[in-house]
Amino acid sequence: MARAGLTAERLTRAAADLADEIGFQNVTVSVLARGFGVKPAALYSHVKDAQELRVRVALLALAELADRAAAALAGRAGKDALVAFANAYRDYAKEHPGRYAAMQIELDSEALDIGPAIRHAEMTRAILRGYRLPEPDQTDAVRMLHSTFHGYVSLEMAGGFRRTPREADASWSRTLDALDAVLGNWPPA
Amino acid sequence: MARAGLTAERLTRAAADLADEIGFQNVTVSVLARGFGVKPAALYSHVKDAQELRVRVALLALAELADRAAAALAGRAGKDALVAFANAYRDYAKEHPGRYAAMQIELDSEALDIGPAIRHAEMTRAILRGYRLPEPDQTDAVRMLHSTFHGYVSLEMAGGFRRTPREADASWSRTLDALDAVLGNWPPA
DNA sequence: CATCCTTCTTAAAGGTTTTAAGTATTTGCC
DNA sequence: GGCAAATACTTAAAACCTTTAAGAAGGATG
Repeated sequence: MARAGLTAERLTRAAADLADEIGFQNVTVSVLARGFGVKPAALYSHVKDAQELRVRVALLALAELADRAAAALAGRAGKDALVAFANAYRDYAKEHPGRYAAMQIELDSEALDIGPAIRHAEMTRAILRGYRLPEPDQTDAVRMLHSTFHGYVSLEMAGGFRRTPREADASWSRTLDALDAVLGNWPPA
Repeated sequence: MARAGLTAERLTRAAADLADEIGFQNVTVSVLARGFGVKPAALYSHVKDAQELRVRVALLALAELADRAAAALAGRAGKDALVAFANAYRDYAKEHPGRYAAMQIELDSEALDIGPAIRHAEMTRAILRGYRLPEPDQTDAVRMLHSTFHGYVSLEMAGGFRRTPREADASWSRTLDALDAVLGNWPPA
């Protein structure tokens, strides 16, 4: 019997793709193994346990999203940058719902400190450069932006906006207008 | 042998309490049954399956949160109302992380149309009354507010703000200032 | 008291994760 | 090329989980 050629990386990518198809919650060691035509136990030669697999998918997604956001941000400033970043964020989540869900798992401090999360924060700060906010307002604004993006996307994906006739796209666009407005006119403490 | 006196309601409350203690994901039919000193199969006389239990916990949490928010809102208007509502929301999530997590599950349209979710939207609109926004701006603003609250709370609970020294409370307060500012000065389309 | 409905238990099927031990394939070295 | 060592995968098994079906025991009701 030929070997399957498993690898932590290949497993991670397959798990991410599977998550986008069938939902992150439904990605189990068993179905992943089935997809490769191997027995579940085979995965344990490449990955410590199911949790490690989940964390790997989360980190993959964070890195991919960071790449997209960085590309979107290139050469833009001010509101242009804000909108480009926000759309990159939302579009990624819609294209990759499973990967996006993976990003929401509790990452322990070790995993968080590495790479992707930091890049994310740096880029959000880059957006704000055009608005010239001093610290600590900048930190507060970064948190507000991230919250709004994440909150909007996850409520939209959960179907929270489907009960009102207004298009989700329209409200998104206006929300970005509002964010731009308030960043340009940040209230004094 | 005396009976345990199970009920869908008692099971739901116990599941919610358990969720706050050990995490929503870890609430299983088995551990819930163990808590009542009965066999797992006994629960199926009161509840269709594990998913129904989860939905019940979600609806319980939505109703509780709506009660709190309504109480916080009573007699307030403008920024007072905004801050009171927002704090009720965030405090509830911090006190009841398991219940809050339950609220995030995908509720099918039937479950969503009933009660709690609608109350929630109505209350957010009540906050906005003081800001006198016309439609469709009002809908956009409702969505933005809800997104910001939910996004902030879930990022905070996931530990997303722990890497920056600034207190989460401080950024929260400033975020509410910013929301108040932008609601009072909503950008034209 | 006898009957009937409901609650709970027992039993069992089928799914999951994970570890341990064995087999087989590939790698690398002489 | 051939042999030994490392690694990939399978088999086997333990320990959970959910869920259904059938039976026993509890409590209410006539």
